[in-house]
Amino acid sequence: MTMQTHVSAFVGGTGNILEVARALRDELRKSDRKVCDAIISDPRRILSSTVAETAQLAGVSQPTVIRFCNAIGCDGFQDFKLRLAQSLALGVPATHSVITDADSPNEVARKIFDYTMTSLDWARNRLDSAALVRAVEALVLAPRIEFFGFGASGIVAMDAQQKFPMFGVPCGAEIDSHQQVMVASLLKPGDVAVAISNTGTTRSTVEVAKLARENGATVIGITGNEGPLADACDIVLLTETLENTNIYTPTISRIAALVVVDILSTAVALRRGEAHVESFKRMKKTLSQMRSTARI
Amino acid sequence: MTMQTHVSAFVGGTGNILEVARALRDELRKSDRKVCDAIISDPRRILSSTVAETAQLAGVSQPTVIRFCNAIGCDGFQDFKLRLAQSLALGVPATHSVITDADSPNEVARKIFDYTMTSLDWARNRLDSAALVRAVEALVLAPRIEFFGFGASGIVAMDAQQKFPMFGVPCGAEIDSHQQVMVASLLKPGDVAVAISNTGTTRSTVEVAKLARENGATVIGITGNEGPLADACDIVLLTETLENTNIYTPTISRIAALVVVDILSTAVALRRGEAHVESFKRMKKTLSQMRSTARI
DNA sequence: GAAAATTATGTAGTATCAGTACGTAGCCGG
DNA sequence: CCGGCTACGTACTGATACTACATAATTTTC
Repeated sequence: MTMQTHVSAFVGGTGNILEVARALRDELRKSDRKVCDAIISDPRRILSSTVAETAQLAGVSQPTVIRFCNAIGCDGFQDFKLRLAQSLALGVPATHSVITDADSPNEVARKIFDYTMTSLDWARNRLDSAALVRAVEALVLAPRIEFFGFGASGIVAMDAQQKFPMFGVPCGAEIDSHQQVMVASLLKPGDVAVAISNTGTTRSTVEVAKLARENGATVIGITGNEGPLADACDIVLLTETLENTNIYTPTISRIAALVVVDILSTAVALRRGEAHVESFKRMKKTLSQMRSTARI
Repeated sequence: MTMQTHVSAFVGGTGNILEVARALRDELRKSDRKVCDAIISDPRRILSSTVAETAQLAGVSQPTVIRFCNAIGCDGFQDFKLRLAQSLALGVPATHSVITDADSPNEVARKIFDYTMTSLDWARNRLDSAALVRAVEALVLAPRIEFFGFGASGIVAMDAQQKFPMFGVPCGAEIDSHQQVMVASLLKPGDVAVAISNTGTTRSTVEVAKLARENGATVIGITGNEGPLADACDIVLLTETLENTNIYTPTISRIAALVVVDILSTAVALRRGEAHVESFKRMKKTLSQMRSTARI
């Protein structure tokens, strides 16, 4: 069995090819590794390069470049360039764009945008579709929905609560631990509790989830990691994001969580059908009138 | 002057090529339009096609395909495919993935992710870098920072407030209009007020911004549109997003605003230097200890 | 520790494909 | 109806990705 077949066997068709290349770097042939390094050190340059130029950059022969492409699961150099372009559209992955104190505000902006978009792509590819369907199902049937979260996750909970017109039923968001316990205690079978925690380990959130479950409510967890919270939920929506390699890198998981909330609210609104949609349209219109003010 | 030079003149090097193609469709030559339609109707297919195949799909000759590529500002077919790949990495742009009631939760998820990422890319390309630098400057020097916002923008304000350890000074977030007026009245020269409004027209936010400015505070506006709020601010951070074509499409601007807040807080933290970084590290560590709980 | 087998890498060649020069057909104004 | 211009397709060329093969390096086995 050759190296090529071995490697490409466990490389999926999708996914960030630059991440793949970086991950597989150490298992590659010596010359392939040179190519890999050349690409990682300046991916954008490769986009506008031919095989010959890439080979020269890496200090290897042209076929080696092709072999490298095959080794990481691409179908030739062209295919590789296309996938590389897709990776770069999301920005250079985070691991290679660590924020340092030497960065100007604009460099920080670029890196954070890159990081956010790459992470969202990551989360998208990992979101459990079956769990999503079940979550929507539970929310559509719920006579009442409560959101729980602390800190940054509390922000997400409040954001979700503001979308209650889309959910179509009374929604609450508790960010105080005492309130959380009280509300969770009052939940009934059929009600849905959405427990949000980026870390997946926040103690009181886990306890509230358990409490809600004991009372018969369906508990949906939105979390960035496997862990205690995931164990305590009926339905787990894992919003996995790239690893947080640097203390400056802001917590991306809350943004992924917000997107998940968007998805849930939209999917639920759709399921509630036309009648509900009409009233929602009216609401949105009224709100925009309320907000707007004449230009001075 | 030929059509080509005319068009490519106002097409930037970056930006979503699929959006560009769609925007320019009507100004194109008859045959080029055929190519454009073929591409828009199935962009992914083009990625794996040669010039000949594309020509056949569109029902035109091969050079016409090349001419089309040049017409929309690309440097040949290869360059076009690369850019197309980048566009598709962000997902098929929103205008072509309108959410309908027939969509399954997973289709909704895909579309919302696509839409969010495309919009973030959009916002990134449009963010005013000079304004960003000035905003960071003002925040670094501020002895006090206040965030103002209503509704969804209120969520953003609270999120920003939670980042006060990074800003390094007392931060407040007001989401009640009376509170907002009170706090804004008490601001002093040098203080920074950050007024957030997705629409850019929220009346009370505009008034608070004016009030803060009258008191000598520097007012930074984070808004999705030009408008009254932008006019009332010293520094405007425009987080332009794609047009909201559909009532189901969730408000993306709040996510763009959150990313901007991430950028501001990170850039400010970097500028505050090492000493401050240390205390921030400690804080983060303590917090994670507080949060964590043993696996049951 | 040496020879054989296997893998890794470069050389030379080929088929394909993008891009170009040119010629003809359609279109408009005079 | 006829010159001037633009739009489009045909035929061709240059370049580029990919393949077949030979040699060098490395590991394996006795």
